[in-house]
Formats: sequence, structure tokens, C-alpha cells
Amino acid sequence: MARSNEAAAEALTEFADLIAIMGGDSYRIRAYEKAARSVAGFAHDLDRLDVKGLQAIPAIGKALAEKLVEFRETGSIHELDELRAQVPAGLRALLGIPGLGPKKARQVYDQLGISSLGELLDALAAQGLRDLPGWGAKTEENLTRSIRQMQEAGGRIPLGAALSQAEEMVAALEGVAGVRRITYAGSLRRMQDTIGDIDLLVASTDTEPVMAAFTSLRTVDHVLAQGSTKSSVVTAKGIQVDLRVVSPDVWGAALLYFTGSKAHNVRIREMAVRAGLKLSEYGLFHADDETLVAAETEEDVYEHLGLPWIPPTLREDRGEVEAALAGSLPDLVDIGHIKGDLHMHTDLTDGLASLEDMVAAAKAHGYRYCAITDHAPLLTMQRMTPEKALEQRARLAKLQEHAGLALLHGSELNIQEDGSLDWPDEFLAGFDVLVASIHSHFRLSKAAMTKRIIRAMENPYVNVIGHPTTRNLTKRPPVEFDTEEVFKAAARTGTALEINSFPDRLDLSDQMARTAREYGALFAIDTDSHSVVHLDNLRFGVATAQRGWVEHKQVVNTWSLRDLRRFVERKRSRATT
DNA sequence: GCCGTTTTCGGCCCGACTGTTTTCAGTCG
Repeated sequence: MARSNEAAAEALTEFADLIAIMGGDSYRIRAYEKAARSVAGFAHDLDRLDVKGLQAIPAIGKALAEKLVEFRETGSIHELDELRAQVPAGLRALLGIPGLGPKKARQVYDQLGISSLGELLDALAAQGLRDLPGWGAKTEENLTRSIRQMQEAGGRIPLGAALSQAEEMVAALEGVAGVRRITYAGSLRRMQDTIGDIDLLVASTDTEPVMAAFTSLRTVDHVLAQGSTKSSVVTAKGIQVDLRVVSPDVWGAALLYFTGSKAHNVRIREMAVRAGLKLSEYGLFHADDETLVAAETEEDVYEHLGLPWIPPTLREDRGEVEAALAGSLPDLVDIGHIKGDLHMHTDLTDGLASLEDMVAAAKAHGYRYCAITDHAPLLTMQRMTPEKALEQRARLAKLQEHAGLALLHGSELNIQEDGSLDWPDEFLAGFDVLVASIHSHFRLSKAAMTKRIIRAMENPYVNVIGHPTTRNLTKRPPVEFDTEEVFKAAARTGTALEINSFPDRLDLSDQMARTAREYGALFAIDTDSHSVVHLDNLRFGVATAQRGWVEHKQVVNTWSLRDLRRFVERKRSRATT
């Protein structure tokens, strides 16, 4: 994704937030929000487009096209600057608190002068908000809880945002004189769902120019430390980035060391000690005479410890060392195994791209098949109807004639509070494949939630449970259900559990996928794409699956079309016999 | 602010939930 698109989308989103706080017209707000999503999901680089070209982007008219040009040329938009002058910076951040929207944000500012998270917390602690009109004890309680949940996330950055920041910096430094190798390490290389800070590793014999280039990167806001082998900066987005420079001949040892995890490193260092060796970021040495054993590649170091190379996504000391020793590391799913995406939206509901464009994008990804799964009627805002679904099916059949990959017609159904679904079985039977997801009633009791999900899985037409816990990494905790019961039921009913690749979701999480796998459940790694560019998120879902030790055989969308259809048919026929 | 086979004005994503209120406002998906 082009960086300029993201930056422009962020400016438009901020615009929308500020208009909302100022009490502006709700349709105008929505227009900005929609434009932001459209720009972020636009497949081409905005930088190449003039006012006229920009207007060809959906949801961008003349006014916004001009603002986008202004943004590109000056780095800002004067109307946005004027709004910023009227709304304290901290106030917008309050909108990130679930349960607190623009009206309440404005209210606490106007009536109590609160314009930061800290001030809001103080007021909540002092019970100073319950007397405001429309507020009460319960509101205070809910907001306090929301904030606590946010803080427990610890200001960590979702994987997607961290990775694009890291890749941008790696690309900018790759060409610097003296840089022999460069990569990101740490939790980012292990593809953990959230990242505390970014670790970059450079192999070079000439550190000065590398450090100078690093600390003066455009994205750097300020420098925390600058030395000859290690420097730390904070980016404009508030992300800390550490850069280490090592000699090229110890690249492998350093990469191993800085990739971690700490727990994994401790385990293999213990192994080294027992073998009369010593492992550090500078290499594997004989303990007695300090002669070098291995350092140049990770494979080398692992091999001299008696281990095969262990994929970074497994390096958490969750049994990978034992498995490696026993020769039983999982045959992990990889991005090349994926034969199709089973969860994609189009502009028939809340997607941004047309059916034709989504199909073309799936084809461009080299898929053998893809499923179009627009929202079902009970998500009322999407205004789906049986007629529209059938019409889409007819269009899909027409596209199939020259598609070059198998086009499956599906839908993303809504699991209701009692586990029932949008359409009767007779209508569901007309689809090729169906995803069912929770989009409402997140706070049911654990028992009710368990029963609800299992009932949905028992429907013979439900093939995939979409984003099973509905968690949002920055906003919403996962719903609670009895994992053992649900995962057992998934295995028993022949229902795949989705590993949703959206960077804010990554749902199932790595740990839950690992548990589900132990109960014999199958998986679908989907992108839940709402635009063409979202198809690229697949790598996050695949990495999450790897972290959950998921093997490719356990992922239904690595199967051939024939096997996938059998999977669907088997469940359906079991129900009728 | 966008958009148009209902085309330059007047619609636009609608309904549920929560907590507040005593008929409704704000938030969310």
C-alpha cells in the first residue's frame, strides 16, 4: 500500500473526527469517513493523480479532490488546521474510548475543561461526571472499564501498523552506503499480534553513515539515543524504533538474538551451556577457549546446537525447542499454500470495490478459487435482500465464463443472540459456502455465548465461523465462550474456524488457534477483504496461524477446490441422513 | 460532502442497545 494513501486517509479521518466534535453535519462527517476508507482502500498511488483523476475515486468529489491535492503539496489542509486550532489535541484521542463519542467528548470539554485522557481519568475517579446531563454512575463505570482495558493493551501497536512503519524504514535505509544487510527483528519478525517497539538490524562495517541516515529519516520525530552500534528514535506516530548495527560475519547470531523471544533465547542458551558452548549476539563459542563455532547464519547456529532452523513465528518457548529436538516441528501453513479466499465483500454491501474488481484481484493473487461473502440481511444497515443475493449469484455465474478461477457464491451470515441465522435453510442451500459471524450482543454470559456459537455451527450450511471472538486489538476485548466446548463442536460438526487476517482482528488469535488445533478443529485463513488492497493482509493471518502451530493440511482453503467442495457437501449430507 | 436511468436538489445506513430519561440521546456495527 502506498504510504501517501494512508497519510491522506488519516488526514480525512481526523477531519471527520474534528467536524464531529464541533457538532457538524452528520452527513458531511460520514462523507469524510467514507472518503478516508475509499482512499485507504484505493489500489493505486494517489501521488500520480490530479484533481480530475482523484475524482474518479469513489466517494471523492471536487471539494475533497482539491483538499487532497493541497495535502500533497503542502503537507496539510488549511481548513483542517483551522479545526485543529479549535479542538484541543487530547480531545480527539478521547474518541478512541469505546462508549465515548464526539458529543460526550465535547460535553466534558465545554463543561469541565477536560481535554486529555489523564484529566478524564481524574474526573472519573472523583465521580465528577455523573451529574452532567445524560450521564450517570453507570456511564462513569463503563468508561472507567473501557479505559482500563485500553491501558492494559499497554500502548502496543497492532502488527499491521508496525510492519508498514518498519518496511518503510528498511526501504529507506537499504540504499545507504555501507548497509550490507538490513531487516526487522524482534516481535515484529515473530509476527506477534501487537508490537511494543520496532527492532531493526543492519549488517555493516561502517556504522557512522548508517546511524546518521537512520536518525535523520523523515519519519523520525526525535532521537532518544545515538551511538556507534545502537540508536533509538521515536517516529512521528509515537513508535519507538531501535537500530543495531553488527558486523556482517555475525549476522546470523545477531538476528537470532534480536529476534527473540527472550524465553526462546534463554532456552537455547541453556542448551549451549550444557554442550560446553556460549551463545551471544556475537556468535556461538566454545566456552573454554572462546573460539568461534558459528555466527554467520541462523541455520549455522541452530545446527551446532543440534537443532533444525526454527521459524521465527514459533520462537516463543512454547514447546518448539522440544519439538525441534524430536524432529516433530509442525508442517506449518505458508502463504504459498493458500488456494483461495473464503471471505470477501463487495460494494453490494460495505465493500469498496465492485464484484468484478474483487474477482480480478483474487485472480491476480493466483488463487484457484474465491468466495464472495457479502453481508446478510440481519446486519440491517447493509440492506441485503434475497433478491440482491440472487442477482449477485447470477452476475457471478456470468463472470465465471471468463474468470480463470472458480467463483463461489457465499454470504457472511449473522449469528443472532440465540444462534439462529438470517435465512432459512432452503435459501442457505443455494450458496456454495457460508461464513457465519457474531456482529451483535457481545456481552452475553459465557454459557449463553457458547450455546449460541455451537448452535450456529450445528447448522448444516455454516462452513466457517468468521472472526470467532470478534476481538479488536485496539478497542474491543474478545467475547467469552467455553473454548473447549466450542472447539470440540467445530471438529465434530465439520465447521472451520476462521483466522481472520485483518490486522486489527487476527481472530482467532495465535494461542486460541493452537488450542483449537489440539481439539482437532479445521481452519480457514481469510482476509475479510472490503477492498482490493485488503487481499494483501493474508500474510498476517498466515503468520498468526503459524504462531498457532497450524499445519497446512488443517486449513481448508489450502485444499483443492474438489476437496473444499467435499468438505461443504459432507456437512450438508450428514444433516440430511 | 457525494451523487445521479428519481440528475444540480435532496436524499444519504438503519436499528438495537445502553443508560438515561419519563420519551430520548448517544454510540455502535
